[in-house]
Amino acid sequence: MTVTLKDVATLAGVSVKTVSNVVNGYAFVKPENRRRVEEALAATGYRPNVGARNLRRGRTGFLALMVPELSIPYFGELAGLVITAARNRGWNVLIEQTQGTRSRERETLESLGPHLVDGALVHPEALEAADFPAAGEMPLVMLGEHSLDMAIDHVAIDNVLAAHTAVSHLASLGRRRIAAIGFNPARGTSSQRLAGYRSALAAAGLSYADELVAPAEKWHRAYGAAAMKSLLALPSPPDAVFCFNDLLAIGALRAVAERGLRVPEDVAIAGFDNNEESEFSLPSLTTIAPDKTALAEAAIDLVHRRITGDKTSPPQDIQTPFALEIRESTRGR
Amino acid sequence: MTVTLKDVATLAGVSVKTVSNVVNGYAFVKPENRRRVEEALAATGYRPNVGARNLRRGRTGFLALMVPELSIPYFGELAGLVITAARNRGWNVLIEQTQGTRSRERETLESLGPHLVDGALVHPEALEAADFPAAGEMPLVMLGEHSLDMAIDHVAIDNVLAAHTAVSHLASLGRRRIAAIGFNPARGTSSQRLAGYRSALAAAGLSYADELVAPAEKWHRAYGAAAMKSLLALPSPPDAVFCFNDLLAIGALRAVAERGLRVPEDVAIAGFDNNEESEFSLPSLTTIAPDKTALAEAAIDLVHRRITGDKTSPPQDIQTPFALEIRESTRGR
DNA sequence: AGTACTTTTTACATCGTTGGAACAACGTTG
DNA sequence: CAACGTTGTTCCAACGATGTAAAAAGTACT
Repeated sequence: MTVTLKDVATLAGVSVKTVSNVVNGYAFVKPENRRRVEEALAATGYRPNVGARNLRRGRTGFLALMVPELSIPYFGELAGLVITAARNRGWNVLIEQTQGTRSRERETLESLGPHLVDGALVHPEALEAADFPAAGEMPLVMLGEHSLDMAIDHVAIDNVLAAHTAVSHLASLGRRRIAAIGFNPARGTSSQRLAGYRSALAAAGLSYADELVAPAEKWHRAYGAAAMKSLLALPSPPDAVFCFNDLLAIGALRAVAERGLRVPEDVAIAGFDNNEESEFSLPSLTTIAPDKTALAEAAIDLVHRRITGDKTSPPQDIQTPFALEIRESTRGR
Repeated sequence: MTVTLKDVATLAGVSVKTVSNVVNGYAFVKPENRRRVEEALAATGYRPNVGARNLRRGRTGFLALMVPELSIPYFGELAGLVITAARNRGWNVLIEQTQGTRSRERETLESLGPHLVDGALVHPEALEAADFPAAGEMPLVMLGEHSLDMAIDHVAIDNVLAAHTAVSHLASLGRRRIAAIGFNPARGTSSQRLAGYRSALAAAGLSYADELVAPAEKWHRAYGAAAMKSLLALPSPPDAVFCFNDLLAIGALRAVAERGLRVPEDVAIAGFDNNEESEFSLPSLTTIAPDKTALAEAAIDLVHRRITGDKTSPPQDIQTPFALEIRESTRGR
């Protein structure tokens, strides 16, 4: 059924190794033999057995990508880009979903041995530094901001600056009571975005108020709606809201509409992530747009370099670009 | 570095094969030895080398999932479910993205040999029957409706009936000029949904008009908006629209709003797929909700059975359930 | 022709695992 | 106690590929 090197060798009348040499582009093969082998390769339709090759080479040819859930638009988009970037470098990607729980994240990290993948890109949600396996086991690249102080390669946008940028934009519109939705002490990213929020308030001469920071257990639409609802119930509700991601913002849009208020006239709303959906929501959503392609490519590039050689140089911290995308939810029509 | 069976065997003082027997749950191992081996396994933290095992067993342990793009919500959600269902049966999933183009789809099918994966779930967009490789090469399960008349295992909801259900719902609201958005001769699913649309019109005593069927090159939001715009420009515009998927419907919502009209008062809109986003759009979207979990599990189950034995029974055609989810875009608030 | 060198090909071991045969130990039975 | 079936273990080959070293073939020079 399956064609192996041996079959090709028999057909071409040379040894198995010579065929292997041709396949791998080894220089010293007599033109005559090369031609015969290539003909045999074409005739049989030979495809290398990836498993066997990697067994021999001590590689698996796979990278893991650990994310909370593919059904979350940001991760669906990111995973698609990572797969493409990996493919371009000859890697296959295995996706592991953790639902964003610390226990599943830890289990996943443990189960990822060098026997299964050569390296991993992890986008943790709730992991603590202590959960990380003994360093040096396997190349690991962290994706997305986190508050862990660890010696691990890392690729992300500057979350503090990005949050600052979004909130400054709200302030520049003349809004005075700017709320935040999405605080969650268990999530690393949360404290970064909160810090940017606070620094922007300060820079605009606005005072910080605890009551304007609404927590969210999960960064999903329903939680954004619930948080917005409670903010609107305050004695003096906010006139602008910075949501820690677009899903929360989409939920917030709905809560505002259900209350019979208008965006941005009564409440301006800004999000974070620039999901495709946010360009078409009603109103469309002002948001921080990370360069996801750059993120995916930088991460793949980094893990690739670690796997193929560079084991020693110090952990890198790469910042990829972002932009503030101003749309109807703050600008109006 | 990596622990192999040999290391465990040395530590336990038995042969490699005995360790292998313990790992694989072979019955006849002396309790004493079993205990020693298990201790050694625990002490070393042994993990089987999947590649080597599969090389020996003649399997790869991988399934391929071919979809257009992970960034499309429906496929992100579906892929997440497929990965979970596969994981539960001990399979790993490799995702291949085709961008929905026929050439990439064909290339992908060709590159998927038994050397790389043991089976594949394919969700074609533009493939023709002629593009399929000689049957019997490798277990293949088709996902989603298509108009190909082929002897291949297939899992999907009844698209004709589902479209019929959605359009009947629109008719039951008293709408008389019901349009459709998304026709595309190159897409298999398109003709199924059009058929359901037509049969529902007929059942409601409404006449079919070509001008009310708007084509869409891609089933993305922007194309839905463009199509809706052209429908609204008709001398007598529709009072309801059935969109062939939710993304088109989201685009349509925006076009209606930009025209200054209301949904559902002026135009009722229904979609198809029940993306998570559709529950929170403004207004929320009435849509056909396929049971995606059932779809993923049925597909994995089927390909699993084909791989492990059942090569002979005739191709199956499994229909998974769906429901009509009635929301604000037709019902109103 | 003999030597030294380079180019090309081959045989063999090996990666980590499992299937099968061979072998050893054991208790039963006639 | 010899013959036997059962249980438990080990040895060896194999999955398909590649690295190594050695053999073979070719070239150039004394």
